[in-house]
Parts: sequence; C-alpha cells; structure tokens
Amino acid sequence: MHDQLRLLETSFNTNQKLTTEVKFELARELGLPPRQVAIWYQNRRARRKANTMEDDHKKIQMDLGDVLAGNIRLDKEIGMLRNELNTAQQLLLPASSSATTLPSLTAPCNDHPTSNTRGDIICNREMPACFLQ
DNA sequence: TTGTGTTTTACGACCTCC
DNA sequence: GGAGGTCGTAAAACACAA
Repeated sequence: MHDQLRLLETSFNTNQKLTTEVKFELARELGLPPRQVAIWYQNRRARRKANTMEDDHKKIQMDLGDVLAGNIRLDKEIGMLRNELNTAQQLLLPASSSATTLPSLTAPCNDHPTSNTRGDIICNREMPACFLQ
C-alpha cells in the first residue's frame, strides 16, 4: 500500500499529466486497473491545486498585513508633519494680521471644496489650511 | 460507542485538443 | 470521435473529541 503510493507520488512528481503509456505501466506495476490509476491522478491534481490556492491565500493575507501596517506608519508620519507645519506657520505669522490674511490653521476649509474619488475634501488654494485639519 | 469533521476514492457531466 | 483534462459531488474510510 505504502509502496504503491510512493510509486504513484514519484510518478506524479515527475509528470502531473498521465500519458497512456505511463498509465498502463503504472497499472501493471501496481496490479491495479488503469482506470484506478487515472482517477488517482485526477484526485492528486485536484489536491495539489487546492494546496496551491491555500498557500496563495496565506501569502496574500501576509501581504495585506504589511500594507495595513504601512498605512498606519504613514498616518502617524502625516500627523507629525502636520504638527511641524502648524508650528512653523505659527512662528512665521505676524500676530496682528494673521486673522485676516491667512486662513485658520485648524478649521476645515470650506471655501473651495472639491472631492476626490474617495470622497475626501480637497482644497485647491495654495497652502490650504484644510490640508492641515 | 457514537456523532462529526476531514480526507480519499470513484464517478458523471462537460470541455479541450489532436 | 476518442482520450484525457477539470469540476462538482456522493460514498467510503478515517480521525478524534465527548
């Protein structure tokens, strides 16, 4: 039984397609009907395909995890950069005119809103305050 | 022991290639 | 048209917890 399986596995690993010659040769060596050899090959191919799909699925899941982790990293970086920019602008603004010449650094920009394909609000103005919110 | 989930075997229906 | 492929599925065999 184990020897039969080993012979079939060896043959299958050599070639997953079963030629007529190989089928009859295996059937003769194993003392089985050629039909049974053919069916074993069919089922073995199906099993290999299922295993391959399972492996692919695992790999995709791992890749997705990496991408999500990268997103979190980038979100943190964006937050830090926004803070730095905010601080720099506060230092550059003359205290007396800031309220009238520049938009708020914290309030959302609603005067030139557009949206991208994700529905995010985008402002077209140069140095938009809405970018900082 | 038995109920249940998993794996293996076998088959029919349909498709492709020579 | 025949040989051999995939796909879906039923039945048998097997593993294992309760």
